[in-house]
Amino acid sequence: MAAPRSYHHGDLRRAVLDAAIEVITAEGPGAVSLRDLARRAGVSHAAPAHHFKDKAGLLTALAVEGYELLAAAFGQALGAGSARLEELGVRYVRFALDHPAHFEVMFRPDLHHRDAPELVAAQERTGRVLRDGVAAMPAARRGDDTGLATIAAWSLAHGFATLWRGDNLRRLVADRAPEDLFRNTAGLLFGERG
Amino acid sequence: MAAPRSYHHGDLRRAVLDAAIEVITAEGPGAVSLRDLARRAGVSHAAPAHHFKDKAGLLTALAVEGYELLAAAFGQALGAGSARLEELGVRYVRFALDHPAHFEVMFRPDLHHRDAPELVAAQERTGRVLRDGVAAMPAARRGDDTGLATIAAWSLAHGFATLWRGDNLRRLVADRAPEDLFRNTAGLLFGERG
DNA sequence: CGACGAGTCTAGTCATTGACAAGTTTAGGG
DNA sequence: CCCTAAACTTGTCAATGACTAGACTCGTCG
Repeated sequence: MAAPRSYHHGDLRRAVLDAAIEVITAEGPGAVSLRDLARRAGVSHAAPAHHFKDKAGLLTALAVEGYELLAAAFGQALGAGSARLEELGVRYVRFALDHPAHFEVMFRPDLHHRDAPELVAAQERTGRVLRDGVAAMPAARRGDDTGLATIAAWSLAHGFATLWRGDNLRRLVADRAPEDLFRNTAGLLFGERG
Repeated sequence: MAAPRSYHHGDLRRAVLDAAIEVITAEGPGAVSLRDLARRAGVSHAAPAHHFKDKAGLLTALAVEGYELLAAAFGQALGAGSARLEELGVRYVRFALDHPAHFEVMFRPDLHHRDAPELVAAQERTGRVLRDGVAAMPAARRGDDTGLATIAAWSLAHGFATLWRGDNLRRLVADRAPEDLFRNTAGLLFGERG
């Protein structure tokens, strides 16, 4: 960082991505400017374009990274043998809160190149991981239609995470940690009884 | 439209809002430009600022309008005496699909002036309507904690709507109309049995 | 009836931005 | 050792958001 950069940065791609994550986390995707990111990385204003082509390209790369992180976090939970569907949801919520910038960009198709092959691949892979996770749950908890159960679980976790991040839930319930709150919410719907 | 405008537009505020809705529906909020909206309305590039102050101000106004539309749609469902919780969710999903621009902006705090009083008021009012709607349901369907049940229902509907709009659900299930699919999804979780 | 004042709109300007085009430097394989 | 491809720079252009100052117009009050 303090070292006077040679002509080549070394890992500009990562540096720009990290700077973007920082900006998005603080001010949202609208505040991202390629020129600003370049400044932060200490390179000229046109350098980032060489790695991402576009502003949309940069955000696409971020989304891809996000889908991969999510799949990893989820696969890890499955590997640990969590047999409870709620725990998978908790992982999802935690991902959204731990990686707000990625989460933000992932579900904002208007910000990236919708059909970049790496993006589509990452989305499909993650979708499969989610579905497999739900399928691995004891049948009693999910009915007989895995696709539908996946949609239910995903919708619940995704909606919760989104609304929480948007500050829409605070007014409905006394101060509580989001993960616990989600556990209760999911328990209400997926538990043995209503 | 064909009439040669006099100096005063008549209802520039509405014209700009409508143009914004059109643009956002087609290309997302990132594609909104005050100057473009001004052009579409046939006024000078600085005119819109007089009604909304800011770009963020414009989007804030849109969000407020969205919260009001949602509360109206929801209140209407309650007035019609829909006793089924799923139907309230269906209303929510339908709102998101019928008013994509509003829906988009409503839940994107980084795009508007988070604590504009009209916005906060609209959010609170809508939150109350949602909560009251859930509270009006037969107790068996929602457990004993209204706040938690509201969060559950809202999260499910919101997540479903968001994921559907983002095209994330298509891969999980055979082609189906979103409203029916949501009915099934909600039935899986809120129905008498799993 | 006429002036005036607030609200509405125009015209002009500035810094910033995304995208593009050309040129420069560097690293690493042949 | 060279030479090509990748990484980066410099320069430029149209578009944008925000701001300022001024012009028009309508309703109201004298």
